[in-house]
Amino acid sequence: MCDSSYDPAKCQTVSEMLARLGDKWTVLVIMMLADGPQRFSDLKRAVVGISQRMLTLTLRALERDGLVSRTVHPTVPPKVEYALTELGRSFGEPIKAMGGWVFRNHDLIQMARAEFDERNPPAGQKLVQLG
Amino acid sequence: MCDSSYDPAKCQTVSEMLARLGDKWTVLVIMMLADGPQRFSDLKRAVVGISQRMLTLTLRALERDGLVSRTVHPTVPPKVEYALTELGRSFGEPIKAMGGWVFRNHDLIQMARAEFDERNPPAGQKLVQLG
DNA sequence: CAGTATCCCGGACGATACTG
DNA sequence: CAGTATCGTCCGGGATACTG
Repeated sequence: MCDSSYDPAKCQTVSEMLARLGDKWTVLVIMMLADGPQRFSDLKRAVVGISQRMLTLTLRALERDGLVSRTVHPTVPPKVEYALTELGRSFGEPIKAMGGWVFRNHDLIQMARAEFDERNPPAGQKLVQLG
Repeated sequence: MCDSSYDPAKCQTVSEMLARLGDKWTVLVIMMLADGPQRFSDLKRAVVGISQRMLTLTLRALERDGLVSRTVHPTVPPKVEYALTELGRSFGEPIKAMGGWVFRNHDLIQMARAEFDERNPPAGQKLVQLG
């Protein structure tokens, strides 16, 4: 990926986007917006557990990267609508690729984890086995 | 992705894998291992800037998820080899999908950022414009 | 309603030292 | 060599209060 036609700048962008995807809220917000434009308060309500602060920061980051558009309706009270841009919608592809892979391999992953946790005692505990 | 055939457990695994991908080192380690099995110290040297601690933690996490295998050669001094499993190699697909998307849209992203940063003053600074 | 500002805590991570 | 243990720092992010 970053091996062929190596471009440090682009590789850094890859890291940045991965880091963004990796945070707790971004994907959830994108998924909500995939259903269509949403107001700030709608998102706040839909994305359970997100704080006002984090919703703002998440949306700002997505807006900055051009994945989300922000349109202010100068009414009173204010009304701000967020929507996925064309770029934002196309971003669904790689996300779906990730999601698809996990779904296909979910059982293998869980089995691997169970096996690992069995081999590696979860915490300091005596192996009570036959005494 | 998580909309159709909704399964909370699988969706959580998706989040977990995304979070893993999002951290600073995981992808770099996977890319190194894509070239073939590597010893601990080789990885340490190859992944510039990673601490011993973080390399260990990263490898443990990947091992637990079944993406990486760890084989100890009981020699002296010790020799431990890490390698991608079949599952680990298949994980390259969605990663490549992400990377491909970013590469294709790199310029759009950069332009969006530049535009955003122009509209939104980077920090509190006077707009020195025509005085 | 849709934010921004401030405070504050827990966890992530680097640095360092020690061990089989 | 390949770790584990311990310590200290930094900052991500939640809670709360205030504003246009």
